[in-house]
Amino acid sequence: MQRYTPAEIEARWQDAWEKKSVFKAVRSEDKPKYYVLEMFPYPSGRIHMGHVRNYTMGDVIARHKLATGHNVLHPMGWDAFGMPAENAAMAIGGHPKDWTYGNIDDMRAQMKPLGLSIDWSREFATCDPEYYGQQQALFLDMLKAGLVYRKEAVVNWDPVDMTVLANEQVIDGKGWRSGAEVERRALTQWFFKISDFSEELLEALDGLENWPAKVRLMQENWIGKSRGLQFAFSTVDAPDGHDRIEVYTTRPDTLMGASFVGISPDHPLAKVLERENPQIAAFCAECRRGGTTEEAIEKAEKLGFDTGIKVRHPFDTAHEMPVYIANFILMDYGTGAIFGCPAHDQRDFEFATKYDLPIISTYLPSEDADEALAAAYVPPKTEKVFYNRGFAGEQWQTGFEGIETAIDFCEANGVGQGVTKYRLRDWGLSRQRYWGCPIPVVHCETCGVVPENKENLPVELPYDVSFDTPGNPLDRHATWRDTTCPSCGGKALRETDTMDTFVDSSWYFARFTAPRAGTPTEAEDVAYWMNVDQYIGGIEHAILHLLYSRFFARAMHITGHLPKSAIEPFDALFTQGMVTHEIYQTRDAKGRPVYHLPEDVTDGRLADGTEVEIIRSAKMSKSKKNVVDPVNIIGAYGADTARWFVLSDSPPERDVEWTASGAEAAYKHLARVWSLAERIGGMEGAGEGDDDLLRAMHRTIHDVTLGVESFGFNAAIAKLYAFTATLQKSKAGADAQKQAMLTLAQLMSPMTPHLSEEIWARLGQDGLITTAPWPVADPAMLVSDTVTLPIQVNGKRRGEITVAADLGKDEVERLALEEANVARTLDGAVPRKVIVVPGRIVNVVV
RNA sequence: GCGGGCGUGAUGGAAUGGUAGACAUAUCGGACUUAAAAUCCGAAGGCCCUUGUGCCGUGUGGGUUCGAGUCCCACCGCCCGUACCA
Repeated sequence: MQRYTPAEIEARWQDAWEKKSVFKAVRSEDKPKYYVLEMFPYPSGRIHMGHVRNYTMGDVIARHKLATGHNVLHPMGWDAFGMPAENAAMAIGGHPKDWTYGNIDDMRAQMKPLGLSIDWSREFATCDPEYYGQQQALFLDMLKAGLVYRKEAVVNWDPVDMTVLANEQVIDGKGWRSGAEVERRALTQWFFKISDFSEELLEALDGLENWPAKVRLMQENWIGKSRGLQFAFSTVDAPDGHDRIEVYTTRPDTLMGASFVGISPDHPLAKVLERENPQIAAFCAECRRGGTTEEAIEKAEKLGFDTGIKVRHPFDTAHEMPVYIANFILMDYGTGAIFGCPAHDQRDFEFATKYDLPIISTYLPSEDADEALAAAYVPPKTEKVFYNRGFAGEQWQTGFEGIETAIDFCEANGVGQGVTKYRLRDWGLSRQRYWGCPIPVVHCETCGVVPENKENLPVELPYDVSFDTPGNPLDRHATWRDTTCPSCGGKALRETDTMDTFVDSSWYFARFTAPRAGTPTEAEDVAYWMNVDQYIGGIEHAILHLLYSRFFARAMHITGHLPKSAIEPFDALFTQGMVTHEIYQTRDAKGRPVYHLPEDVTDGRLADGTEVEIIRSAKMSKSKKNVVDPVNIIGAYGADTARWFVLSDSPPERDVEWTASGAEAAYKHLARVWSLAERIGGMEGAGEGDDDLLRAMHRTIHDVTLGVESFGFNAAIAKLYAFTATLQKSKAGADAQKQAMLTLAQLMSPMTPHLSEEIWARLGQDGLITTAPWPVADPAMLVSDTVTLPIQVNGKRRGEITVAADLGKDEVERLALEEANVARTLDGAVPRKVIVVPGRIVNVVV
């Protein structure tokens, strides 16, 4: 009997698949198409277990679809632009381009031994001029269609390094290299008009039935549609041109409780005051310290500055209230100004308490509640609540039923108008960095901003740049930067900002349908291959990447690069969990943590005997060293073992913890299947229990198929374990056992394709198991004559009966009550009710 | 802060509102072996000197239901996202 030798088997079958081009996707009308895509990787240089899990899941789907007669497109590429390449250039020298392409070569070499059913002929990297040149063409079309514009936006500015920082480079409000306090600074930047599509992107979520409900909900909340009242306060003693302050509120029903007005430090009025008053200038400067993330802004201590300006309440002009500049008000949302109602909003309550502002309660939680509240009472928006205070007419005395009636009332009294707003902001795409797609425009001294001519694309990145000083090398590259105007031929400067890498990943799925086309897409290819039938990736992309892609698909339709049918590019989405591992830690002399690689730890100790502290399992990361290199695992056990393990232990949407024992167990199981196949291959003659074995086989076909089709990979694998045990114990004849073994190999083939091919061949089958038709369960073999029903008394299990599957309810009830332990439990008591769920359970209620 | 998710034996997890713990790991016992490894077979949620088809048990507290791990409300803990990480 031959041993299981994955290294030899796997290389041989990968070779066979390649020779026969089984995974090459070619348009064909005689089979239904199926496009399966996993989010493409960033070429960091090493594949990690997260990649293995992600691509194995996609591979299971792709291989199953291939076996069920589909024309499958399963491509792979590289999301290759981005900061890490520049960071590497700064840290270790070298060039981002060389670093990136070197990494791609390394990662491809690490990925190929996994035996994924990928059409490698379609591979591309987003940093290929061939790709980003088409992206520039797309940008120019979008510019022409009015989908792109320029405006000011704030960035993180490092005043020491004199450079823009990414959020990631801001640590506790300080620059990661200089350690200097980061400032917010405004720059003119390019924006995509995604906000024009707010309503459409929101409404279309309903149609995405095969997306996880939580992702749709997250997108819905992100778009953040709200209905409210926009109106103006008239000011007292304000500078010229600011006799009104426009505010937006989603709670106009609390307007009677207003006690102050707050404006953003970036509000036009604040900017005027800043120029006149040094104290205000200092306060605004204080507000502009720290990072630009929403989290940092929201978590910062709420600060306000009394401008001395007053406003009049629109319903009670005698009531004047102060205008504060406040750091928590965003210029980007609403009008950049709010009214504060401390009694009915927790944040306003805290602000009012801090600055000793009146807290005017207009609602009370209940009729008999005490008016002095310890915290804000936030009345429900839709219910009528007890109204406490009013001074401007009957309506305020009785309260409102819902926000809409409050808006109607305000409109009728000439105070503002109802408006719909969205939280979604336009997408700023400018990055002040080298390693990205150049924005294809020039700045002409006479013509202003001029798009580059399409025949000059791609605007290619220059290679001769240096990273020895902070900032964007393109800014310093005179011969690249200085150019002539495509319009007038005069002196001009190239735009030196590059595009956000999210742009690259917002249309790559469409490019895979015709990766070498001389236009961004090819009409026939997108018509045939789009949409992506199954998209798979991490939950961390639930909002930005997926929303941007949905926007881009619409923009590409408008500019003629995608058909209308592809404006929702991903028919089905699956968000998979991460691969985690325990963290091993010791402490150095100063008590700082020192991390250790899993391969250096045996039984909780290092090689020198030092005991390590085991910290809760977390996402594998270089910094925590809790990384297991797939290359080592494939080397030790083979790809099939790695594939089997990442699918087996946890449901795919949840995190899976990598354990050495789990990997070992997966290997042992595959070796067991191997020797079982060897034994069965040599069997001859008849036996006993053929029918039982074949029934179990059909049940397994049914369960595994269902599991594979519904992302229940872990459950499918559990069924395969169970069936392997059944087959191992079976005394059935040679024919039945061989049939069962071949079926087992087929059912395993999406997960362990190499082992399955080898078994298929060794048991004398012609052709590839990869292209053999998927087994179908015979419904007649799935039904059983009898059924065992548990019997509960008052919800507690007291016994069971085995009855004919089609026995009537009355008869089942009679037999249930006669069951010995049930009768004993009842002890003569007469059941009040007996619930019989056919084929499931009986519950006797006493 | 805000938005979303998750929480079940020693461990990973299974369970269309219907027998909680499938399957696997670790553990323990047995077979084989001079011995060990490998392999094969088996036990196993907790409790009790009541061993009973007994009681308790799916983060905590409440609720809906004949019946709740599953649905609803509140709380606790952890994870993801938060617009320049990809």
